[in-house]
Amino acid sequence: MQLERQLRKAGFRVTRARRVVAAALATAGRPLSPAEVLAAARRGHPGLGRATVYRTLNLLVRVGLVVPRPGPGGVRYSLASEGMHRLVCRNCGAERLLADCPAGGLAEELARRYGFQVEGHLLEFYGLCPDCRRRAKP
Amino acid sequence: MQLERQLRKAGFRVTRARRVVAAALATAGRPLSPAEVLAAARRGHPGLGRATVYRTLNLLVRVGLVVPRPGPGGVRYSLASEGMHRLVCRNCGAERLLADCPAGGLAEELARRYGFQVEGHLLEFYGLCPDCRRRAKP
DNA sequence: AGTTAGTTGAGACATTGTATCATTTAGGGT
DNA sequence: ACCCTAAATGATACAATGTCTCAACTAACT
Repeated sequence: MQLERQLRKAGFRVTRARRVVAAALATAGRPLSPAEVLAAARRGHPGLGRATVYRTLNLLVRVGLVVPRPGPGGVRYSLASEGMHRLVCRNCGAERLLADCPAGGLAEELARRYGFQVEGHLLEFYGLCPDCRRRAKP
Repeated sequence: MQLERQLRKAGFRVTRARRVVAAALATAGRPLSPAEVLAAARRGHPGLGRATVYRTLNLLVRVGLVVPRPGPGGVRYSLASEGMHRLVCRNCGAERLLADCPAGGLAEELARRYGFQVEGHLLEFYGLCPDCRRRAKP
């Protein structure tokens, strides 16, 4: 399992809380706010604490498994493996996933140039969705 | 001025608070947290209120002038015109700006395909900076 | 199974963001 | 230049969000 490897490699333990938080993000299939993660994760672990969710989300970000994303109404988290290419409406926050991306091949180039170990990327286009566009017309 | 046009076009007023907040972001040259914006903006407008900063940042995002960016320690805001291509370390949050980008030409394609009016984009590569990379070695 | 350091949950606390409302102000009309 | 009005502001109270501490628990090594 991805989660287990990533945690172990970085010297962290694989705990129930961490498994259940990762699972919540995986099954949701969309970015979740910390509060939503807590609610979802409690279905598989009723006693889960709020502080632990925050701690775990931060940890999963550091470990590279999860990516934080801003939006109207606060930050949301999603698995780093899904939906890294999207259109997002700056007005209403609507999102639309893109199939794929023209930036894939740059990883080695960047590693060479900056000594950065690139593991993933996020490509977002900002603008207005069809609805907001129409509404903003006049 | 960019600010004035963008606000007027969307039917909002151009006020002292808005000017001073935008100026704070412009002169900072790096993403600022709301608290930092407040502090910076108060230099040019001592009586500025906290609530107004939040209101203004959200407004400038909706209007497309400012972009929110998550990171260790909360969301930060920067002008949409600067630094939209970067390397960011998932561990310590260090950033490195990139000169330019391979995704520029996609705007029309996306407009055609999805009816989206693309105004800008964000391309971020995630991974480990040289320092964190070394430290994570063992 | 025993040991121990990493992790957790509860709750207090601090910080950050929002709603309300009286007062001020931008900016169009006259 | 001066009104007029709706939009915007600042203060305050409030709600939500995130952090810290610490005793209890547990993953994982032996």
